[in-house]
Amino acid sequence: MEPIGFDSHDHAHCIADGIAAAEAHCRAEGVQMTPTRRRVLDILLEKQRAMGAYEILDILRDEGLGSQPPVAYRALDFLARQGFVHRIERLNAFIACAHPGEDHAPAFLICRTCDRVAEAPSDAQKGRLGDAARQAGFRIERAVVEAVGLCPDCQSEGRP
Amino acid sequence: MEPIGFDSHDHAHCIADGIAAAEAHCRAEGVQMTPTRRRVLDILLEKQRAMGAYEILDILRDEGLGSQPPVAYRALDFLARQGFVHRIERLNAFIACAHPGEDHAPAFLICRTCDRVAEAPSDAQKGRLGDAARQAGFRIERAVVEAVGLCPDCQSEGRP
DNA sequence: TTGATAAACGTTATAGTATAACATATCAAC
DNA sequence: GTTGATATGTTATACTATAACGTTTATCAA
Repeated sequence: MEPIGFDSHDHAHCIADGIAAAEAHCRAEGVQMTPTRRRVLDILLEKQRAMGAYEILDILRDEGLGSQPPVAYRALDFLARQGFVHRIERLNAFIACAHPGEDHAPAFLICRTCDRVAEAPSDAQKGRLGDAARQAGFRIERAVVEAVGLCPDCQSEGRP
Repeated sequence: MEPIGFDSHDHAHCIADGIAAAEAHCRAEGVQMTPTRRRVLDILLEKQRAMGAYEILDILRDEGLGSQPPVAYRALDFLARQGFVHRIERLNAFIACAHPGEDHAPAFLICRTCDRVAEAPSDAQKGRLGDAARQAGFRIERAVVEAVGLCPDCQSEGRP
């Protein structure tokens, strides 16, 4: 898994991959990829950035796919449960998974000036956090790792 | 730095230490520890758990120290800037720092059943996250590391 | 097919979290 | 004491999220 996210890439391809992986996963798991859910995933894949639930809802509303908050939150909850999108706690926002189909525990690199987000590999059980948890007798089930800082572009623009 | 937090300890002592360390820091830095700020820190040290801003505000209101949300948020912002309290993104809540006076980048172990929080050592620059960030050209300034799972007590009660 | 069950949706209402903005007051240094 | 910075009081509002309930749609076994 590469810590891509601030570099450019074949974006049409990654949208198609994301949708395809999600469709396949849904068939395999016997869960439903409904039009609204598909569109929300599509929006997040397309924008390739963290988006708030209400920002997504605005698009759904324009397209006649729903107008009330639960519409967006339900779709996002589903997509997050299936692992197609990740929630960024720091931003109260959601982003499409950069590694669909892979089992992974992501960490995020969040640029504080442009708000772009990159997904990096992580493993809470390994490393110092895992050691500390074991020492405390704590059983880690899920870890939120969100690093805030400056992405390469914003560094080169000389932001403080 | 010990990953304490789920064990028992001399709590009166740790309240006194926390306040004392904060007072000293404020004198050294030339910033003001006002009554409301002191009381908010005191509340968080006393409860030794993550508390929401509005829960803290309720206490301040009862004591005549303020009644509007900005009162609590301002005090919490100040205390967090000075490093006396940490914000737990996952819970939209705040907790007193367990290691006042030490320069540290904390990680948190959050029990999903009892919501107790332990503070553990961390170092975003080291380990795999730091490697990934360097590889991506990302400059980490601050890292939010929040592990969700089961604390020792809730494990021994056989919670699933 | 049909009936039973679960899953998803539409909608209303409301809860919970956070900050903008502006007037007033206090502090600290000269 | 004046001044500039810092802190407070207050109103209003923005933003984020979910409870609750009735209806519809999908799934699957009989």
